[in-house]
Parts: sequence; C-alpha cells; structure tokens
Amino acid sequence: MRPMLHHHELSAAVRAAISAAQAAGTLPSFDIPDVLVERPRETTHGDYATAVALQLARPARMAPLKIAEAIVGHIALPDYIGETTAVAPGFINFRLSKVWLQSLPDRILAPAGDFGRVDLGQGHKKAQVECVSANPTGPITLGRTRGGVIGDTLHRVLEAAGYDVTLEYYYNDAGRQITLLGESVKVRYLQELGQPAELLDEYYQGDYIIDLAKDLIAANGDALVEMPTDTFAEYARERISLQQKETLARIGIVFDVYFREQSLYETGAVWKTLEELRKRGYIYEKDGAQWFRTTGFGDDKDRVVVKADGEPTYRLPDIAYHWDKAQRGFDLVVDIFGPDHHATAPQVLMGVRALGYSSDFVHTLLHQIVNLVRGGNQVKMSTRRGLFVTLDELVDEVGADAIRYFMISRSANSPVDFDLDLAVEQSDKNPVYYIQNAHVRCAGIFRKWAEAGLPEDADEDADLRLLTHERELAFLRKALELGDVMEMIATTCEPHRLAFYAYDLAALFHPAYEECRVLHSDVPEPLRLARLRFYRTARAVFARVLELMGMSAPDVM
RNA sequence: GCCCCCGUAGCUCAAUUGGACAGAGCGUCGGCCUUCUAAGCCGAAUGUUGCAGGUUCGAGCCCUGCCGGGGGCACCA
Repeated sequence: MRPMLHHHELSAAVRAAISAAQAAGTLPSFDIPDVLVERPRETTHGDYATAVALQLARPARMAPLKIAEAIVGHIALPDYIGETTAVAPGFINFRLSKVWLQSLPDRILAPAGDFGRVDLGQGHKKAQVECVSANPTGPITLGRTRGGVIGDTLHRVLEAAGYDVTLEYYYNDAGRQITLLGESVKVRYLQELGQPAELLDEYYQGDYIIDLAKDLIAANGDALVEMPTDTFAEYARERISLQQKETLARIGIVFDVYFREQSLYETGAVWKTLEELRKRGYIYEKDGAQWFRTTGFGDDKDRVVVKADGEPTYRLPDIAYHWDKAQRGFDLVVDIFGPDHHATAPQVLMGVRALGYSSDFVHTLLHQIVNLVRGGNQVKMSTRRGLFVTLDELVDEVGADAIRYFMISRSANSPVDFDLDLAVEQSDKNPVYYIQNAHVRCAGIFRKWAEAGLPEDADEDADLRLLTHERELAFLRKALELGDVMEMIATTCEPHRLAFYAYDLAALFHPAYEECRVLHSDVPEPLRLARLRFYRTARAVFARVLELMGMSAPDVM
C-alpha cells in the first residue's frame, strides 16, 4: 500500500501528542479537534506547519505558544522530519530531514510511474466525469474544448488518486436540434443541386453543412431529393459525431462512454422519471404542460418538464440521465458545464433530490469562456454565423500540448485568454515550452551520457548525500509536493493547480540545471553520479506531471 | 428585477479552503553565452486585495450592504 501523505501522518502525530500531553497533565482536558497540517508559504517556516495551538487557546485556556510547546514536547516524529519547533504566536513548524530529502530520488524512481499517486479513492470508489456533451450538430468549439480538457485532466488525476473513473459524454441526439440539423443539410443538399430551397435563420449556417451536403451528392447524386429530413439528420449526426470523436482524440481526450439521450427514450427512462416525480408529488399540470415543482427546492419559479405539445423539455431527460448516474452507484460525479448552462445545473440536482437521492455525490463544475487573442487583439467569434474557430483548426495551428496547457492554465472561474502567438512561441515566455524544455534538458543529459558509451544504470548506487546544492534540494522539495497537489485537485476539482504546479516545478528546475553540472569535466565522479540520479528523477517527475496533464514529454524540441 | 462568476502589482492571473511578511508570469530597468546549458539564468522596482461595516486570536478568503465588469434568466439545449 502506498504511504500516507506526510500532512496526514503529521496531523495524526499532533493529535497523539495532544493526547499524550493531556495524559501527562501538561495540557488540560478538551476535545481534540481535527488538525490541519499545511505547507507554509514562507519556506523559512519549514516544510509543514500547523496552527492548531492557536485554535486551542480558548478551549485550553492557555497561551497558544505554551500549547504549541507542550505538543512539541510530546510528539513522536516520523523519520522524514528533521526538527520541529514551536514559534510565536503559536505555530508548530516541521522541517524535513535533509538526509531523507536527499533519498527522495530513490523513492520517486522505485515504483516507476507511481509517483504522485494518492489514496483518496482507496482503489474501489467509482467516479464519473461528464464533459463536452455537445450536440452532434457541429464542430467542437473552444468552450466545449475547455470543459473537455478540464474533465479529462480530472479524469487522469482522479484515476491517480485511486478512483475507478468513467469519462463520459452525454450525447444529445434527440429533439429539435437534430431536426434542425437534418433540415439544414437537406436545404444545402437541394441548393447544391441547383434546386430552390431557403436556409432559414434558425438553421445551422456553418460551411461544414455545405460540405456534408456535397459528400451526400458525391455518394448519392440527386437520389435523396425525396427523402425525409430524418435521413439527412441521421447521416449528419453520425458524420459529425465521428468527427467530434476524432478531433477530441487529437488532444488526448478519449471517452469511455458516449451516453445517448435517445437511449433514455428507448428504455422508457424519460417517462419513468416523470411518473416517479409525479408519484412523489413534484409534478402538476398547468396550461396543458407538466410542471416540476422546483420551488420546493428554492427555485424562484417552477419549470416545465413536458410541453403542451407533449414533448419533454431538455430538463426531463437531463434528470432521467442523472437518475441513471445515481443508480450506477458513483461515489463522485463531476458535471462540467460552460457559462451558458450556469442556470440549468441546479435544476437537475433538484430533480435528483426529488427522486429521493442526496445530490451530494454530484460536483457541478462551471467554467468561464475562452477568448482567442491574436496580435494582442481579441478574435471575434460568432457561433450563429458560423464564424468560430474550431478545435480542429486550433490543433492545426498551435498543437495539442498548448491547448491542453492553456485550457487549464486558469481557475475554471476565470476566463481564458488564449494567446495564439504565445502558444507557438518557442521561448521561456511560453509556459508550455518552458515546462517541456525541462524534460528536454534532462533527456539531453542522458543522450550525451549514452553517446559517450557510459553505462545506462551507472547512477543506481550513487551516494545521494552529495546532493547538497540548495537548487537541487529546492527542486526535490517541490517534487515531493505532487502528492499534496493531486489530493487537492481530487478533492476540489480544480485542475488549474496542476498547471501552476508544473510551472513552479520547471521554475525550480532550470536554475538547478544552470548551476548543477553533470557531465562537465570538473565535476568529481561521485557527485556526477549523484547528479545523474537527480536528473533521472527530474525527468521522471516531469514525464509524470506532463502525462497527468495529457501533454507530451519530448526528448528534443 | 432575479441568479451565477469576477474585481488582488501597469497588464493577465495565483494564493494550500480562515493562518505567519499577499505571490507568479508578462511588461519595465540592469546584468550573464570560449561552459552537458540563452528554447536558459541572476538581480531591481511595483499593493489601502473595488468601497463601507460585521464575525474572531487571525479575513484576499466567511456574513451584510453598496459600486463596477462579464454571463445567464424559454413550453430551445
């Protein structure tokens, strides 16, 4: 089993120390609270710290510093902690043992690919991440791309955190949008054949519709003129879905499940959901429509779930879908929505609760928009006029790695300004290159090492206590944080932390690389081997972090 | 009118979920290539965290009220 994260062990150690101090009469009797151990911002405060003594001042009726001292006096330290101090106004600081830190390379390199794993999911919890979920009516847009990258990054992180994760796309293949799609393609088909047909305002305007029509003509000539719009809709839906799937795969997003809305009709789940809600007293009829009593859950007005014409609104299948998620037994469901769905997300959760489930297992993640910037100016986009940059075009222009990085380079709550010039710039100004170059530099050392005909595993028994350079130790400290970062992301669903971590890691790597030579002739042999071990470690850490972000770890650029 | 997000250095954004002196990048200014290493490094300057109250040992973070920006408020999805 993987070891616990240090801050958890220290938390337990502090609780035990409080208990011991109480037994010894050094501290009075009180209930021992949860002890939060965190990494202080200020490195002079050590590697871990807790403010628990400050919180205990009131229940213990003692000066915080005295409490901190009592705790320090009774604590049993794990081997990786070198020293513990109580400092004013009452913080307890822990500092990593230098020898232990120097041994970190062996710990990181030992189980290949396991570094950064944590145990939140305990190997059995089931999680689902739902994202993109675009209608199959057009190319993937940048907003959906952002949701997709956020979702896939979470998928990777949750998996590393011990969850069994399903990445899922809710595929909206029923209803009006699809009908419109069919009509749009048919109009273009007729127009391309020179027959009169008018593309109405509400139809899809993009050129890709014309392309689909041309393909139909190439394959069928004018044989489809009399066919119903359903034929065109079905064709377009399949083609576009496939295209979306291929495009997403270009940036490393591969879904485990495509959940079709239509299947909720085929299995009767939609109507079953309505009846279940009705049975539970949440449905009433008004003006010929069926209303869901969302006001019972704090909504400002009730919502129509079946229109007067007998057709369900999108809410009913959405609720049916989430009922299905609840029944599938996920411990955690992450729903990722763009800014255009901010208002509807709560209504689905109301549906889940109305069906008798807690909605606590659902984490709704709302993200802001993506703006494209070129030459310092915002690129104007309009979906309605078909004037938008698609994911495919963006991959062609800047590549998958830059897209993956920049989409998570901001908190979901902040808009992303995607700078097309920066994304392809090959310099330290471009964080994508800056980070990947750290991996390239490591790989370069080993390439040169091999070219000199030296044995690949020469550093295996290196004396790691020779890693005394402050740059090396600072990097190792940061590398150790990966587990904490993973845990934080898995609990908060905030993958931007990974992007920031990767950058910070690179910012600590490059100075070390600058100052700590390996192959240079004046480096003594034992130190050379220790540093070789260090760079082997750094390479592994960057490879791991880049993998978690779905980015490539190049050996040359 | 109601709901959501945001307001932090000149600009774009972080801030370990309430902790210690609020940090990065860009931009600006000044240094560093006979060195696996300039696709890089070192250094400098920059803040009333929109405003006003409140909660407490402690608030950028929580509560209330304002101000400003963005998005959303269908029997569309």
